[in-house]
Amino acid sequence: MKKNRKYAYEYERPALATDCVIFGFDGGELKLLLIEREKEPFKNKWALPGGFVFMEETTEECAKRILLEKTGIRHMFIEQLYTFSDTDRDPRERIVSVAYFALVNKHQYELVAGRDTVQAEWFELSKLPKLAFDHSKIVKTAIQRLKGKVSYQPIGFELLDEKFTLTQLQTLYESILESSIDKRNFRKKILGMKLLKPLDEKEQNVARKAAQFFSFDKKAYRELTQKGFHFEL
Amino acid sequence: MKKNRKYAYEYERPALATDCVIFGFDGGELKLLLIEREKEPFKNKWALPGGFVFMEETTEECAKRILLEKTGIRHMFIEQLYTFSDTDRDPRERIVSVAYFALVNKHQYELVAGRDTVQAEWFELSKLPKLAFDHSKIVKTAIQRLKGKVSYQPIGFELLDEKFTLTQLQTLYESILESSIDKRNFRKKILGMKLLKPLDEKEQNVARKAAQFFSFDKKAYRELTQKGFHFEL
DNA sequence: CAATTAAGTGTATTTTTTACACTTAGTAGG
DNA sequence: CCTACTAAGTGTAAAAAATACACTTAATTG
Repeated sequence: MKKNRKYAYEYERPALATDCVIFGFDGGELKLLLIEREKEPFKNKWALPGGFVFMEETTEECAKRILLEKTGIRHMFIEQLYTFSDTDRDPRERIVSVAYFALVNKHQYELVAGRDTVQAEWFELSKLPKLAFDHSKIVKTAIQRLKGKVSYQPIGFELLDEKFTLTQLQTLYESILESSIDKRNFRKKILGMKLLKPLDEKEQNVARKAAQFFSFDKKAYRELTQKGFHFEL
Repeated sequence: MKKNRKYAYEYERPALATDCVIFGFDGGELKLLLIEREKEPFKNKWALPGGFVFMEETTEECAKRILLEKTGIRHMFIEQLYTFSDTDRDPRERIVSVAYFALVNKHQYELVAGRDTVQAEWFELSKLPKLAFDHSKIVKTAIQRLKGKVSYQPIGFELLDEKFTLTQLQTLYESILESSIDKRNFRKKILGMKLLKPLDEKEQNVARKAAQFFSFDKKAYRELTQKGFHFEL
C-alpha cells in the first residue's frame, strides 16, 4: 500500500457515489425513473441516476444535486436506502454507492435529460429494462423498502397531488402492495385516523358521481405522532 | 480540484470507514459494547469500534474484521444500519462512515482489547458515557432500528444462548421495547407461532420450579416465511 | 417440613379486522 | 329530456385477535 501523509487515512480509498431510485405514480402501475447513459461504461444502457460525492457535500445533498442535474426534479421526498459496496460493482474501479430512494409527484415535473444523460424516462415496475452495474439489485432493495414502509409510515401521499380522492389513494396502496383492498374498510380505517382533511371541492367533468378531494394533514400527523400515535394501514 | 488520471473519478475522495454498534444482553438491561480509544483524536474517550475500509473488502467485511480486531468477537449477527456523511463528523478530514449494528451473545465471548484500543467494555444503555465523533447519533439511530425491528423480525434470539427459557425471552423483549408484557399472553403468542422447539431440559439448581428450555427453530422459520408467514410480536 | 420464589396455565371481555351490496350523483348519448 | 352508464359513497354482522386477570406447582433453602 502506498502511503500519503496528507490524510488521517493514508492509503488508497474507494470512490464514493450515490444512486437514486425514484418512484412515481399516476394512477396505473407504480413507475420508476431511469436514465439512458451517455458515456461508457454501459453507454446507451438504462441506469439509475447517480454520480460522485463531492468533498463539501453530504451524500444526501449529493443525491439531491444529481436528481436535479440529471432529471430536473427538485424538492422531492428522499431517504437513504442502503450502501452498496461490492468490490467489483463498477468495472472501472472500486466505487461504493450510497443509494437513496425518492418519491415524486409525476405531474409536478417536466423531465429533463441533464448532464451525461441521453434521456430520462418513466418505466412501469413490471416492465423494467436490464440495468447497468448492480442497479437491478438496488431497485429490488428499494421496492422491498417501499413496500415495507408504506404500511406504517404515511409516505404514500408524497406520490400524489396535494389534493386527491380516496379512490386515488387506495389505488396507490394497491399498486405498491400488489394486493386489492376493500373499499369500505380502507375508508373506515384511513378516515378514522383523522389525518385527512376533507376539502370543499369535488372532481369536475366526470361522467359519474364526483369524488370529494382530501389533503394529508401534516400538522395533525405531527401532533398525533408526538402523542404516541403510530400510522398503520 | 486536482485531477488524477488513474481513476474513473479523478478528484479528491472522502475516506471511507465503518463503525459498529454492538448490543449484548445478559438478563438485566440491554448493553452496548464501547472501546476506549488509544490514539488521537478523542484519545481515552469512549467510542464505537470502527476503522477504515480496505480496497479489497466490502463494508460488511470491514465491519466484521474490525469487530474481531478490536473486541475479539466473531460470527455475530450483523446488519447495515445507516451511512453517516456529515462533512465535519471527523475533525481530521472528511470521513464517511457506514455504520453497522450487531447482536451478540455476551456469554459467548471474552472481551479482548485489540488494536488501537485501551479497553473494551459493556455499558448499560441508560448509563452510556459521552461518545467520540458523532457516535451518540449513530447509537441513537441503532436503538431506534433495534426497537422497530425486534417486533417483526425474530432477531432477539441472537442475543440469547442457544437454549433459553420463555421468561428470559420475555425479559429481553421487555428490555428492548422498554415496556412490560403480560406473561400468559406473551407465551400464548410466541408458542402459537411454532417457532420454538421445547427441549427435554430444565433449569438446574434454582430454588423454585425449574423453567423449561427452548430453542429457536431456524428451519421452521425459513419454511413458514416462504409460505408467507410474517413474524410479529 | 415450612417458607420462598418464579414457572406454568385458561377464560371471559374488548377491540380489531374482515366480508359483503345497494343507493346516489354526474355525465353522455340518443 | 330521459335512459344508460359509471364510480362514489355508505353500515352492519361475524370472525379473529388482543387484552386483562389469579391461582397452583415444583424446586430449593434454612
